[in-house]
Amino acid sequence: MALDLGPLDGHVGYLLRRAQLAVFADIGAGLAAHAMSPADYAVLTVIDSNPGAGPSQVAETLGIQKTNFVPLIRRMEARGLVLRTPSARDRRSVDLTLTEDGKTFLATLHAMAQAHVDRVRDHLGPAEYEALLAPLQRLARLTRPA
Amino acid sequence: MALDLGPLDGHVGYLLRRAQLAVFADIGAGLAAHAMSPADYAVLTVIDSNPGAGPSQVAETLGIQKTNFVPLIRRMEARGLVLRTPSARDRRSVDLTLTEDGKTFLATLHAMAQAHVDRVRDHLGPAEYEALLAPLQRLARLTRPA
DNA sequence: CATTATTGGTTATTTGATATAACTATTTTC
DNA sequence: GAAAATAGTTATATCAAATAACCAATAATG
Repeated sequence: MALDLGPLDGHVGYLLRRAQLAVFADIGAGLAAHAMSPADYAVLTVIDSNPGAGPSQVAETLGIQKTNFVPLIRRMEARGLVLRTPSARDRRSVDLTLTEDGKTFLATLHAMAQAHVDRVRDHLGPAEYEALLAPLQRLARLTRPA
Repeated sequence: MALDLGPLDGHVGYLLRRAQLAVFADIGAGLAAHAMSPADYAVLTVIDSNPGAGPSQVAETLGIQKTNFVPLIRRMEARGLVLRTPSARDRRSVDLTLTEDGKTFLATLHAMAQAHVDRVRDHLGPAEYEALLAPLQRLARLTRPA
């Protein structure tokens, strides 16, 4: 049924896109069961690793535009997962931290995500999986977020 | 300036997304100079490799929904790159082929895309680049387009 | 130190990609 | 020959991401 992809099936860009969609379909479904998007999950993770950081820093780190970050972080706050407290140093700024609930919740998300990652590694085999990570990291670092 | 990504920076899904965005930013800019999207380019490529195939087949092959395929293929037709001729076998169906202009144009796009791919390979080095392709292909084939 | 430029956060709005529902004409299946 | 499936289409909804403009506070500068 499927046609020949032609030159496309050796094309890094195309393969990256398809691989990303396949992996996200898998992980995304698990996150969706907890009413979370991949972006939501990434934000919680970064806040957990950098407690007290501000919205701009978190957004820039993840390549999210700060203007699009606002509704996302407000959702997390409304769900009681994130605390937005006025910064002591800079009166313009806001310190982001996870609540206790946020930390607990994130732990279960990490466990779930790890299960999905394990499935990917099992599918590829450990060697190919390891061989995949290094080049991906190199490419990922090319991104120059605004 | 950038914060710690925490567990994220070893996460396949996250790395795939960032790597894909980085590569697409590069290739996408080149395509955009010709008023083409990555999807446009993919469609022309598949039609070139499968002359006479119908919209549904091409769309399914690329994981594009057939309903979203319509405006795309109409743009290509309007630009004189693609020919939509009524199918002989099935009166519901349409045969897609590239025009001569379409073939010429696609050749220049291929050349440009190859230059971008070369830059990616140079950035990673040949060994890592090769090591990247195989697992990506395996993952990409997981996609089960409607 | 007074003015200017920059930064952190925000709102409102637009664009673009993708998904859903519904319909017609034809072909296939039973 | 009736019912089900398929090819193509239209119209519409949804959702992520980009753009423009703004305020308050801080940093830079002359």
